[in-house]
Amino acid sequence: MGSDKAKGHLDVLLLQVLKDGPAHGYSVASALRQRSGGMFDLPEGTIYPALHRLEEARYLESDWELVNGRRRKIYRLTNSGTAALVKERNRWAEFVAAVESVLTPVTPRPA
Amino acid sequence: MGSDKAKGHLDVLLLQVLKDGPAHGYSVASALRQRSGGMFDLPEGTIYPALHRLEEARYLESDWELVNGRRRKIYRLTNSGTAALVKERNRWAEFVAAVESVLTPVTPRPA
DNA sequence: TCCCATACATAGATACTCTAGGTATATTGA
DNA sequence: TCAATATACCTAGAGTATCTATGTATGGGA
Repeated sequence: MGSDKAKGHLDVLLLQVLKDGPAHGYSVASALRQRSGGMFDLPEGTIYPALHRLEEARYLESDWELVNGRRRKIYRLTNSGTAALVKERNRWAEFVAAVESVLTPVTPRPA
Repeated sequence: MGSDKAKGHLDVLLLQVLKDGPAHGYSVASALRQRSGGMFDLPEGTIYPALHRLEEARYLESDWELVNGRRRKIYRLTNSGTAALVKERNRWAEFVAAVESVLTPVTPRPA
């Protein structure tokens, strides 16, 4: 069983973290881990390709930085990325609502 | 982009529908479609293999029925399936909480 | 008679995330 | 000094879940 912790919602999570400020991949992973209370402890093999994909899609832009001899690739949200985030958040809300409506048994006959 | 509408949460949805009463595959699909407001309009190639898998896992049991010349495979939840449902619902709740905690920007300093 | 809804099934394709491997530098502590 | 750990990046291939496409068969309505 591969974990698949983000279950198809990785993009919203990444976009949201970057919305709160530019960051590099490693720190995005840390932020995600902390903010989710450890639930989203995603491996680098998940994070980096995802960031590449989002940059490819023009939702992110990046620049290389050199800090203490270590190179970092700083990502920031584009306008397009901000729009995508809004859309993805809406999709998330709709998804939750749909699942909840299935999980909540219909009251058969209100008194 | 394949839809992947249930995004890793298919099992809870199926178990919950069956929790509300025994049903056959086709009607489970209809119930899911109706109860989700059309969001979970899952193809048969998703529903049937999933039900087989859940039966294989002993979460479901089934019997064949013949109604108006049409055969139906009626599934019902086992005790084990009920327990799995509870567990899955908890996992769902935790998942939602984790995503929400990422999507909700931290209040920097409460007044 | 033809089409649509009902009702089941499965093989192979697709897509997303993970595993596992690789490179390299800085820091800590034994 | 040397090893281990944390930082920081990367990718190929594996695995898994769901979908696409296709097949069978019956009943009912136009």
